[in-house]
Amino acid sequence: MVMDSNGLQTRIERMCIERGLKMTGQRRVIARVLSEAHDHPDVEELYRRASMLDARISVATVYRTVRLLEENGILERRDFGGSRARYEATEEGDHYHLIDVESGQVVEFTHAAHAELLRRITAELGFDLVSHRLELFARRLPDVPEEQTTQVAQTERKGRSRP
Amino acid sequence: MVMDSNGLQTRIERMCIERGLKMTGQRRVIARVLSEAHDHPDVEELYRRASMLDARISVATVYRTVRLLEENGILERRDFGGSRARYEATEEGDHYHLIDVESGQVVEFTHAAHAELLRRITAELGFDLVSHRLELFARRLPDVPEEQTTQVAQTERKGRSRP
DNA sequence: ATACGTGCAAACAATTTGCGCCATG
DNA sequence: CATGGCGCAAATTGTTTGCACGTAT
Repeated sequence: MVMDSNGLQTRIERMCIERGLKMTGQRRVIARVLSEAHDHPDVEELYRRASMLDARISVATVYRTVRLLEENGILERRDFGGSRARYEATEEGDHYHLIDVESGQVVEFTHAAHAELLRRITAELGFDLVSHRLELFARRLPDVPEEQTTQVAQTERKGRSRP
Repeated sequence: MVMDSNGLQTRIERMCIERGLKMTGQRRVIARVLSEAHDHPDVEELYRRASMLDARISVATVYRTVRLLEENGILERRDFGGSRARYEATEEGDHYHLIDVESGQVVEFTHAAHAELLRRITAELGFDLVSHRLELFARRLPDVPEEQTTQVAQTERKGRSRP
């Protein structure tokens, strides 16, 4: 399954080096876990995955690393309604999340017009948009014929949720 | 809005009764605090305000009440980036929040076109929109030449608590 | 060499809960 | 007058931190 890990730098590791972050063994492992994650894991899950690659990593280090990466713009923290923060690698181009209220599955999507609209609204309120957050909570429709209008990228789900 | 505080029921208290919730003294007090609040207080702040009206209320009760009200659709929980949850009475008509990243001030606004856009996007993804969350984090512009294009309803306020 | 990262456990902060007592419907 | 709420403090949960030691640059 996982193949591209034999010595090659992950994208995130590369970004760390670019920013002059000290690359320790545990950071390399966490970077790899994050690069290979195409979902939105929370710290506990990251810890679990990292531990499988190297058992001598502590949760504290995961917390510290995740914070460091976030401060350096490499990671982004998300809140999908559960009690813990979830993370995903920073990508180019805004994308949003739609959370299936039934399964917890997260669907990513982009929508340029929307981003533009937000910028306009913000300006009209007399502000300059720094960042924004948008989450849609929705229920899957029984059946819908595809109608390519919006580009969609799917992501796996994880964990529980609890309002 | 605020109707009265002498002997009249507040809007929230009325909603509680409608839903058959037992009205205790503390719930009445909390309902009143919430009805009179036009900002987005967190539990600690609600507790502070409630305590001024009736000193024998405990934080635990505020937490319990706030949860109860949220479960009954009377209150909505918000997350504006701080560490604690903030609350506001459920209103008709979606409105959004813009948080001034410098002062923490919250500006509310509505934008029908935006709500409609979200519904369309959701449908295109094969879902039915249940609810959504949007927060803009922005910085105030030095100078604002007015030019009304979007209908904007401001309901700003924010409170660094300090009696 | 030396500043910085790490593990561990204790410390924290926000929120929840168990348990007798009390009030509401 | 029975059920459900309340206060209090102890318990949980997610996250942070102090300290002594280890390691990347």
